[in-house]
Amino acid sequence: MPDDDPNLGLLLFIPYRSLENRVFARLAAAGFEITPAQARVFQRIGANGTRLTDLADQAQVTKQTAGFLVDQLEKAGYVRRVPDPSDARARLVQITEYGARTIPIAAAEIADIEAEWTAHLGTTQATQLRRALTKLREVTDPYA
Amino acid sequence: MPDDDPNLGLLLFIPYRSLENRVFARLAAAGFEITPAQARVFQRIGANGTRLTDLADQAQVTKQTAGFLVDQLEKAGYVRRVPDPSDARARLVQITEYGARTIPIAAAEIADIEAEWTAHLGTTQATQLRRALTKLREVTDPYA
DNA sequence: GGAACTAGTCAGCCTCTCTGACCAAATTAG
DNA sequence: CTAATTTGGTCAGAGAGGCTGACTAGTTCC
Repeated sequence: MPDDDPNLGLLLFIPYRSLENRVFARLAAAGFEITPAQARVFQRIGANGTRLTDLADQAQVTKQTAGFLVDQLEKAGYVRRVPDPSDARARLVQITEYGARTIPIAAAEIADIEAEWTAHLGTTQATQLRRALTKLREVTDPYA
Repeated sequence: MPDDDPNLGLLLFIPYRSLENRVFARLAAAGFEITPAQARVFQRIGANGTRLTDLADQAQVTKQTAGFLVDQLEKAGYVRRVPDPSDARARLVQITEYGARTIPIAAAEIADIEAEWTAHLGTTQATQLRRALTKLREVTDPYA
């Protein structure tokens, strides 16, 4: 993957990393220590809880890895595991009240960043960017 | 970083990962085992070689980590270390003939992917995407 | 020519991720 | 309605990738 001039991979990665760094910095400043790997799982938890296996699939890691990350999130108090009423083997991972407090903080930082980016690009180009990325997802997201 | 509907971070990440996976798969199919971490360093090596410290800065890792990755690349034959004529403390990391063979392979896969994406988006939207990302780089790349 | 800086290595640690082996519950097949 | 298979999840072990801290050896700047 050596360098031409900027290939799309690098162009996508640069702003992604920038955004990610800022969101975690904001969470850390608010006293929430959470790692990128933990967040990738946390993000996928649905309103009523989600099974470990589903989290693993969606985050594209093995269920062992997902389990390991959920253990950490549980220890930190961000999530809990409850029995799945529809299947005695399974348990649902749910976000706790404490864990839910991270959501508006992260959302606020993302909103700030999007506002900055829109200011830099102009409304037209920002809209084009979002539209193009959304469409690109159709051919690049295994979970479209 | 929990879920709204698709925030820009996720939208950027999805195609990035897709591209990365495909490039490494293509390299692996051609017999070149190289990991993403190694590639992030390898990519930054300039035509006449680059110092370890510079590689570390650009890849945004510590020099210890960069050194570790260069060790692996060296063992695999992709790079060599030669003395830096301008500074006896330093050595230049250079791409070997063997390592250079990976470059057109990766470039070919990237070209294929860009062609596919352009086909999916249409030329207009693909151009808009590239232009917006390039401009976004101005405010998100510490190495602009 | 000594003080402060810079290039790189060594050692030790932690996080993330994987593979393989396994158990228990659920589902499907005969 | 049992037996085989599939599925949800855990345990154990290993390896990659990343960090901090401490150190050596050259370089640069007074």
